[in-house]
Amino acid sequence: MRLTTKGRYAVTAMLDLALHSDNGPVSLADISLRQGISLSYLEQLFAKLRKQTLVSSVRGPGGGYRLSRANDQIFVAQIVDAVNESVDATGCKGKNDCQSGTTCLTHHLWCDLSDQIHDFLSQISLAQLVSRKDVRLVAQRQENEQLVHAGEIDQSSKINAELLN
Amino acid sequence: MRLTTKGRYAVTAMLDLALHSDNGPVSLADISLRQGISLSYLEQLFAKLRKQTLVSSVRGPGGGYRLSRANDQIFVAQIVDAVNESVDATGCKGKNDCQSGTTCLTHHLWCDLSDQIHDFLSQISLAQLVSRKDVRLVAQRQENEQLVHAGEIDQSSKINAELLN
DNA sequence: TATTTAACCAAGTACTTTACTAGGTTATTT
DNA sequence: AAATAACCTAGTAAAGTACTTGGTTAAATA
Repeated sequence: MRLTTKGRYAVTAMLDLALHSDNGPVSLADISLRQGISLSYLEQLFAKLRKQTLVSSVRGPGGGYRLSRANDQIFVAQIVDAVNESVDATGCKGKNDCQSGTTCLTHHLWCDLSDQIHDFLSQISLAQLVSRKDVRLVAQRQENEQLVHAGEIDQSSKINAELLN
Repeated sequence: MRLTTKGRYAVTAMLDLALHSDNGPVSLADISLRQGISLSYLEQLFAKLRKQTLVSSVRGPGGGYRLSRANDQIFVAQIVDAVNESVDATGCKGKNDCQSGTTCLTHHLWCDLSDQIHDFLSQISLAQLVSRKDVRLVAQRQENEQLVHAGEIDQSSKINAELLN
């Protein structure tokens, strides 16, 4: 199966998007800062998410990304599928040619497992994640951290603004 | 999560072992031929399986490997765990330090998924796999192929034996 | 007792993927 | 016109996978 940091990053970024979609589009720079994912890597991931029409983009200043559907219509499995080729525990992508053209001994086992994982992740929407206590807690912490960082800049700029008067 | 060809190979090899354990220990050379896995790679995998006491070895001619427990006491999850470090969908191995020392937004989601996968694979024993129709079918095919290959040698050696009389 | 067998062991390597960097161009707002 | 942020391409260090090579050791067989 293909479920690595790549898929985790994609889901984390999409959840960040879902959490901050109140005030217009969210820039990848913001997500990068909050979630600690490199901006350029996010760009590559969002290119794939856009191709699968999970997000839509707005260019220019104040631009960024928006979910292309409602919270409860985007599921974790779709996000993971978008950035990896597939959520698939078999080595042959279900083609039954695992062992030099023929079915390998454990082919069906991995098919069953793939279904299991896919079913599980297909049932979890971004809306569900947004409403989870543990998610809200982490999101809160991240917003506080962001305020502290932004606060330092804001304070100095406020001071500068006062000095100018 | 860490569920790649490595784990698949290990489970396939262990299932082969379970299927052919009637007539004494099974050599890795046999498993290599039947399952199309390189002998040296199998040696590396079985070194780990032996460390986890899933198999025991018999050296010398006629030697090979045996399951160290009954069929129904060895589970797929144990095999996968033995060759990889862990069956773990989180990036931090459950240590909650996914995002530079702190918990990432989706940490709990991946914990849930890990549990899900582990539960699923913990319930499937080698005995269960051995009794599956699809497994028996593939095993039958592989044994036929082996007989064809061995048959060529056996036939010529039988002819040779007859000529000697 | 010599030979064969097969486990056991160590080092290295081609290949792939991941996560990221660098260095752009294009569209849109201010 | 300048700034912003999406969009795009190429390259790369690090890690893991699957495998090869070339041994050594223990046990059965001839």
